[in-house]
Amino acid sequence: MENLPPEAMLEVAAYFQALSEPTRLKILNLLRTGERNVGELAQLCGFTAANISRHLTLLTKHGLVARESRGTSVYYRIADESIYALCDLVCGNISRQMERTRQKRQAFVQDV
Amino acid sequence: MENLPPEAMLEVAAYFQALSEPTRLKILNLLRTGERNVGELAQLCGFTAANISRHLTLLTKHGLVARESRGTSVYYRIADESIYALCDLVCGNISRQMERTRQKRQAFVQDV
DNA sequence: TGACTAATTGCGTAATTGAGCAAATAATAC
DNA sequence: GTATTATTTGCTCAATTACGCAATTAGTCA
Repeated sequence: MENLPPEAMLEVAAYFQALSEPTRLKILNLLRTGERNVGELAQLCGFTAANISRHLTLLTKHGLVARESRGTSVYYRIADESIYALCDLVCGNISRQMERTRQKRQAFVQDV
Repeated sequence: MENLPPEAMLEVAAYFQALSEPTRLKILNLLRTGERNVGELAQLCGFTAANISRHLTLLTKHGLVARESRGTSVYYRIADESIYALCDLVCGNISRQMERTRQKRQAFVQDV
């Protein structure tokens, strides 16, 4: 993304934004083990189906999940496995960050 | 992030949120070439220093940039190079996604 | 056809957030 | 000390967004 045009930057920001919501991360995490329909996801997340449906629409728009209508239900599954690599990277960054914070706190305490 | 506790999920979401803002991505991109102070970044982004300062505070809180006060200025630099790997991953996903969309559009046109 | 279930969409609300301006703080120079 | 410049913080405002409820749409079955 060295010299990304402004519109591309907006796309990247929107992609990150899709991943910046706890409920959506929960949904993605639930889909790790396989496809789920809207009602199941709503149940497991503890929100209304309407709400989850909206989240799924957004995730679909960004190509993160895929939609498949079967019978009266709609099943969603992960469309882009690489999001897990992304999340793992972030988890690594966060734990490093927490380690740094921990060390600073410890140094502070020793000073006192 | 297979079996992440809820608080960890919130952390991950917050991390992605830090990256979900065009201005913040712009800042990170500008810092690729080296450190910059707040005024410079404000100038280059076309926003007030106050606004950029807030963005930098947030990026610092998540360990993405590092702050160093020198003279009356405050210089910021990338603290976590891995964000570029992250962005590259996302760029790849987006281009694949755009390619899929392009193919669908083309298929649609051929049907007509 | 009508009844039933699942998903989506319209609408309103409360909370969050990015922005600018103005005031406060920090560091240097005189 | 005062003046000057850079950054940060308090405040307000407008826009966005996650949510629930209610209405609508879509698919199945009798």
